[in-house]
Amino acid sequence: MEPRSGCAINAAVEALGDHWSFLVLRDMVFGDRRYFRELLNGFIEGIASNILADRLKKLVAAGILTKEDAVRGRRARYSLTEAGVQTLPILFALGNWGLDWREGTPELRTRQELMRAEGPAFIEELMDELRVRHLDAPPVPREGPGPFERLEEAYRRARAEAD
Amino acid sequence: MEPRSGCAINAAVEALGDHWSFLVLRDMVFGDRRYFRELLNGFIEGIASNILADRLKKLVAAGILTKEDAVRGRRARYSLTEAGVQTLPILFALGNWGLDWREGTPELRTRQELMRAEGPAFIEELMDELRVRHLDAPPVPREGPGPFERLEEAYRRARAEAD
DNA sequence: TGAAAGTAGTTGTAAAATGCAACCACTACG
DNA sequence: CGTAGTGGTTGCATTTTACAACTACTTTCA
Repeated sequence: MEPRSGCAINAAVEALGDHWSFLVLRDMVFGDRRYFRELLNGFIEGIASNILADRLKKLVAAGILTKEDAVRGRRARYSLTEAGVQTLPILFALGNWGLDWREGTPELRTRQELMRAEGPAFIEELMDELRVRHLDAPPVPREGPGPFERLEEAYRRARAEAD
Repeated sequence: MEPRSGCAINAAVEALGDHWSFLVLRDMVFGDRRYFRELLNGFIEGIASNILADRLKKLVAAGILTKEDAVRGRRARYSLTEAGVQTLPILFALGNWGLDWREGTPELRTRQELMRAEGPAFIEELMDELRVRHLDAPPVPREGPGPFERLEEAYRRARAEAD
C-alpha cells in the first residue's frame, strides 16, 4: 500500500487508524490476550471473526505484531514487536483524552486514572514489562508487584470501594 | 451514536479514530487552517469535499470543534474547543511513532523531530498557543518567537541545510 | 480408535463508508 | 450585473465492514 503522504502522523494513522487496530492492541496489552479466540471472545465491543483475522494479518504485515506457531488448527500466538510496544504512549494518550471527554464505566476508568496518576515513568515501566512478556527481554529486577499487577490491584480496590 | 463500550480508549477511537479526523486536526493545528476551502485545498493527502464536510460536522457534533459564522456562502471559521486542544498529545504520540516506524520525507520529519527534541514542555506551550488562537485566551507573555514560529524556523533551517 | 470439543480462520451476502465529479445556493467585489 | 469565491450537496461507483454460517485442522479424553 502506497502511503498517501510522507507525514509521520499520516503514517501512524494508515498503520493503526481504524476502529479496530487500536482496540486489538489495547486488549493484547491490558488484557494480556495473545490468541485468536482469546481476543475474539474477550472483546467487550464485539468484533467479527473475519475482521479480527484481517486486522491481525495487517498488523503482522505492518511489523507491529508477529505470529508464532502458524499451523492451521493449532493455537497460534501473537506477540508485539518493538514497534508494537512503542504504540503504548499512543494508547495512553487516547485513553487519557477519552477519560476527560467521554463518559466511562467506573471500572474501566480506573486503569486510565491510575496510569495518569503514576505519570510518564509508569508508561516506561509498562513498556519494559511488555518487552519481557512479548520480546523475551530479561525480567526486570523489582521488589513488589509489577506495573500490570498494580493496575489489577487498583482495579480490585476500585471495585471493592464501589460495593 | 451509542458507544460500543465504556472504555476510554474506545471512546477516543469512536470520536477520532478514522482515516481523516486526525488529519483534519493535524492541518488545523500545524497548518493553521480554519476554513473549508483552506482545508480542502491544503490537504497533501487529497480529501473529497463531501468527506471533509462530513468529518467537520462530526467533529463539531462531538464537541471537538466549533463553527462560527455559519451563513451559507459566507466564510465559516472552525475553531478547536478545549477538547480539541487536548488532542495534541495524541497527535504528538502518533507522529512520534510514525517517525520511528515509517519513512517520511525529510521536510515533514522536521516538525516531529523538533517536538520530540524539545520535550513535553513544548507540547504544553503549543497547547497554550492554540488556546490563544482558537479560544480567545489572553496572549502568553513571551520574549522571542512562539512555539509555532520555532517550528517554522526549524523547518526552514532543515530545508536550507538540504540544499 | 473415535467422537467431541477446540483451534484459527474462510465464505457468502447485506449494509455502510468512501471516493469522485458535477452541481448548488449564496456572498463579496468590481 | 457579472464573475470569482464561499461552504457545501447530490448521485453513483467502488471499497470496506458487519454478521452468521461454515471449513479444515488439532487436541482431548473415553
